[in-house]
Amino acid sequence: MKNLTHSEENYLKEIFHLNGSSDERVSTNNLAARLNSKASSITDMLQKLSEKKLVEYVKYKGCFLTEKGEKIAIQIIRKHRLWETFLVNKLNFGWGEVHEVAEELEHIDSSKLIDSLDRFLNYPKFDPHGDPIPDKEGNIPYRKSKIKLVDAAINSRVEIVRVSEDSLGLLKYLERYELTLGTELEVLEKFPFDDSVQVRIKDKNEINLSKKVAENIGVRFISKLEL
Amino acid sequence: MKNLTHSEENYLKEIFHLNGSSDERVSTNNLAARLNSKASSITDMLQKLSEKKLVEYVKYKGCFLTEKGEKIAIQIIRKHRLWETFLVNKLNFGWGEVHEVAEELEHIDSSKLIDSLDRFLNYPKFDPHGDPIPDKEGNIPYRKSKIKLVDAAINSRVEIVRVSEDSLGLLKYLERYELTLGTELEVLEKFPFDDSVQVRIKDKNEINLSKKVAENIGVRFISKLEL
DNA sequence: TTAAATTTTTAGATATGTCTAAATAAATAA
DNA sequence: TTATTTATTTAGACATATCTAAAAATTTAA
Repeated sequence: MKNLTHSEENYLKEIFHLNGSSDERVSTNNLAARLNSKASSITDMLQKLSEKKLVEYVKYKGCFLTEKGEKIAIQIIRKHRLWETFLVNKLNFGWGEVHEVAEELEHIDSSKLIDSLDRFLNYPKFDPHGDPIPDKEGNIPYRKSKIKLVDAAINSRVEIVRVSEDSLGLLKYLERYELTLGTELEVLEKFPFDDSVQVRIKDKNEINLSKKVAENIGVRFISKLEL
Repeated sequence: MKNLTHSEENYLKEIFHLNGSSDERVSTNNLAARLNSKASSITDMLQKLSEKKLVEYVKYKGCFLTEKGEKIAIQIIRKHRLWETFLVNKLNFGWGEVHEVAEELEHIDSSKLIDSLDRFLNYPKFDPHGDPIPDKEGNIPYRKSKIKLVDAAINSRVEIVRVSEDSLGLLKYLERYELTLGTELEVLEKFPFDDSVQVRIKDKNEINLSKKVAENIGVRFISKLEL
């Protein structure tokens, strides 16, 4: 792997996130918004990354990662998620406190460090938000049958297996209602007019979750509710 | 504390190390050598740091840290040494492998992180090389009666309490001969023609340590040898 | 105490990553 | 299908941190 700057690494990571598994190119403006930067800056950087064969870039058409670029992006994500796991599991950081620090730690360049950390944490497969941690070879664990809460069937029992990590507001909201990873929910009703979801938190109260919240919670189906 | 660049932080740290407890100013060339940089670059940076009131700098005369600059330098050293302790104690890094990584980790900016790490490590007072770890307030633990091995009295029993960390070669040498922190040595003889020191490693063999090695080992006096 | 050697500073250049403003291409709507 | 809007790129600027080469100050030695 090359020695990249923090900035270059952040671009690769963000392109990876924006592209998802789609085959569409990531647009300049999209990147600019996510990186809190201006379109012109993005263009400059894409040209540089393109020269380094880390992205496939066509003027006015956007970009996607080359195989080489993707490998690097995945390793940065590996580092980010391992550090988040360390912060939460070992240093008792709260859910919402880890992201910013991990954004810095992920750029530390030492494979010995990250592999030792991985071992120290006992080779975790998922980070504290439920996101999969790529292994050393870049394989990303797959959590079967994970869906968004907003898409879960009415009258089903589900378990929270993931929450989006980039919104601090969301994480605070979830902490407030004790909607942590592993929490079981009964999906009681959906309200089409605002796409909100009515759920019962296992053995506790009912609560109405907005579309926005329900979109950012990933769940695993457990069983149908016996009515 | 301000937000400083990695480079600025490295300058402050190095000025702190070079200055020691002396009242002499640190010279431009000295800094250049230690920072693997050119004198002209140093001058530029000193002017900037001087504007920020982090160093007291007089043209052609060198510099020293202001109170503000020293506080920051000490906190960077705190971070460096806590990370080294983490790497050795928790991730099983070897003596010689920690410095480079710690040089990166020390720039991570989060007091929550470093204080949590401190707690996690059980508030260590000394790092794996025997160097004192400043506390949150900047107090530096003092190890009473530490002297250089090269200055230890003949026919005395001493304990290794510190080794310089910046020479990878030295650390490898010490590992080779199992001269670790805590090892007891009997100082048998000194050879004035090359300032080398003849010692016996407790319950083991005798060995001749060169001036250079003996200068970079810190020891604590235990007792006189019964002859 | 003057000349030579050394140290330090200045001036000007380069590379990175960002920005604003203007120009251009692409997409959308009339 | 032309005009307008939106997206993207280019051009030129700035800040950081570094360098080389030349100039200036300081120190050392004759």
